[in-house]
Amino acid sequence: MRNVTIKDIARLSGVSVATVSRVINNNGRFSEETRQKVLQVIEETGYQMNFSAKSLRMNRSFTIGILVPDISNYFFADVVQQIEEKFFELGYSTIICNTARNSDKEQKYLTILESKSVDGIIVISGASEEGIEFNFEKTIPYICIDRKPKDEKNTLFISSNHYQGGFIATEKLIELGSKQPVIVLHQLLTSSSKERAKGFVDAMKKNSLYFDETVNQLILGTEQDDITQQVTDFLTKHPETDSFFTTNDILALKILKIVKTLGINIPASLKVIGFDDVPSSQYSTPTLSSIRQNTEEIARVATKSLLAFIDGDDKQQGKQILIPVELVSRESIE
Amino acid sequence: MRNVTIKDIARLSGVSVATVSRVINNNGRFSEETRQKVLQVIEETGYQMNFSAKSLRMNRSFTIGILVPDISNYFFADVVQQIEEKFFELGYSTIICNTARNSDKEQKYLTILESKSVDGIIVISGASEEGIEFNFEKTIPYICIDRKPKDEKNTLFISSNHYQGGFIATEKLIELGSKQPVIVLHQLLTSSSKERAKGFVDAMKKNSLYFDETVNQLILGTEQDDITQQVTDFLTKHPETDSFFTTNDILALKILKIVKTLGINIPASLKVIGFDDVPSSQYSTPTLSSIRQNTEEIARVATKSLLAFIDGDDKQQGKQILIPVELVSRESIE
DNA sequence: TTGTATGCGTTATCAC
DNA sequence: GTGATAACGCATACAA
Repeated sequence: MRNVTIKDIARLSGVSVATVSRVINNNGRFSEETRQKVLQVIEETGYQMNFSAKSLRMNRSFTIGILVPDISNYFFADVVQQIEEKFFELGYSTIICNTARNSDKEQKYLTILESKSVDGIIVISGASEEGIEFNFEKTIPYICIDRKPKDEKNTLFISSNHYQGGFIATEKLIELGSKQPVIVLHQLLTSSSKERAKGFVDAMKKNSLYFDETVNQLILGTEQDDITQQVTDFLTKHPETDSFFTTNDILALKILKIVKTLGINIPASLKVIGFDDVPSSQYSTPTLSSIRQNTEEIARVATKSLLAFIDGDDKQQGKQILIPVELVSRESIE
Repeated sequence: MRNVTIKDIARLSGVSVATVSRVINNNGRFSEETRQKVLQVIEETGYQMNFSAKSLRMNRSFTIGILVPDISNYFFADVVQQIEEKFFELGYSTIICNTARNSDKEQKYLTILESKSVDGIIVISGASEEGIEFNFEKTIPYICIDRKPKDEKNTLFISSNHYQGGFIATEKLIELGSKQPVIVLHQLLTSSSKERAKGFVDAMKKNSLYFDETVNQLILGTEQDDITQQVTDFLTKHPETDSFFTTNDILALKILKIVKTLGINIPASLKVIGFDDVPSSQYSTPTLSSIRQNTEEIARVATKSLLAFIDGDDKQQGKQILIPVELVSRESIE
């Protein structure tokens, strides 16, 4: 059986399509009587609106696109889920675009999203490493999470306060007695990591500790399997190291394992704090302390702002919103 | 500036809209000359097809819907990502519907997906616990992953071979010397867990071990914080227990922690195998052995089958496809 | 090989 | 308060 359309509803309820449309969208005037009748027929027939037609006509799709580098990353998945939830409640569905950190794919997706007349786009983090430009200057409103947009004037930049995260983590380590904290980072830094590092340095400074690039910083090379060697070497060279702040949890978890094999006691001789609070942090031995991003708040602000953009509000454009983070204290420092 | 349409292309290249459409879709006949011309104009103008119009006309949206209970669950995220990737390559985009295990939301999403004329739907696992029916008997092709459909005839059921997983895990434990293996499960069982348990029992039987409900099985109550007590009690009551097979990794990771505090050595005195191979398994101490589902293959089969359905092939309908799993051996048994 | 004309299901602008 | 009807952008049956 063919799908029932507004035309059928009109015929069956003895009114015109125009009236049916008015009733459905509660827009314009009609008598209570016809409203009842139309609604009843709709109920009976199981009529469902055709989104394609509506989108074509209105040039709106009630759909938003979310560009995300890697949906199987816990932090991203969490944010996406919360955004999806909020938009769903408002009658929007979301097209999730997993760019796999591939800027080609990202560009293709942007084209598709435009083709599909999405009403807005949320860009989470970068496709590839930092520095890639976001070649999207069309008319669709978009907001950026954790990625500095190339042209900040057209959009809004939402991000966790990574600086604060680095700062409070480091202060905590110092407060717990660390005299020689070390920040562990990857060679190529995202802008988030840079902020985290800045927080680290400033916290040292504020607590009258001198930041020495050689002593207080461990920069890891790209090769994965080399980490054990690099960490071991570093600790041999700098045995006074008494705490690590890593720019992400995976690094911290690996270090936890390495340090254990070296017979160093955590947290007694060495304290560790990571970043992101991934689920694995709860299952390591010792459990890992970490900086947790407030995904709920990020999602809330992102949703609210994008909706404002869609409604033509451009007051927030060009702004940057920083969401506070919090320290989750576990065995690795307790 | 208004969006450029095929009408504009037609005008600019001096042909009719019909011809433009033919060229774009490479469908019907046209001279090489006009092809060149049209393509050039398209290039110059940056023309982008309007999906809404195309969908309306063709009654297809080149979009598929994925119903998933919880996108922040690693296994689901992994499957979704792989499905998305494969469909993207074929020119489809995917609407991800996070049902949050809420059957109301699931039903609403199904309505929306139908409204949007999606070409197919992939349903991953159940909205809520097992037993909920899938009230979707419209014409849209759909396939089920890890969820037994109510009406099996209209669809295809793809699932990991959970039975095999339980079986090989148990055989491994026995092969490594376990005389009294114990399966750990939650009170309310999903059909997957039931299969895993069946594999456990059969593996014992095959290896001439008698399965005693009291001795070889630990059923956990619903309260989270009670687990420590329950596991401790069980081990006190059954000190001969020399291995655990848990129906999921989270359970296994918790048990790892509990057992360690009891001073029992893993794997020397007690071996543990989990299920799912979540990322945390690599960071626990000891690292956790687990059964890994082949998400890549699940995604591959799901994509292929759904496309076949969409193309009207119904040979596979009513069938069930089991994807083999594999044992990942780590410190908890080595 | 190409063009004309029609309709997909809606909303919105008129007129009544 | 209601009804005709014209778009929206595209694919296609039918003519030429």
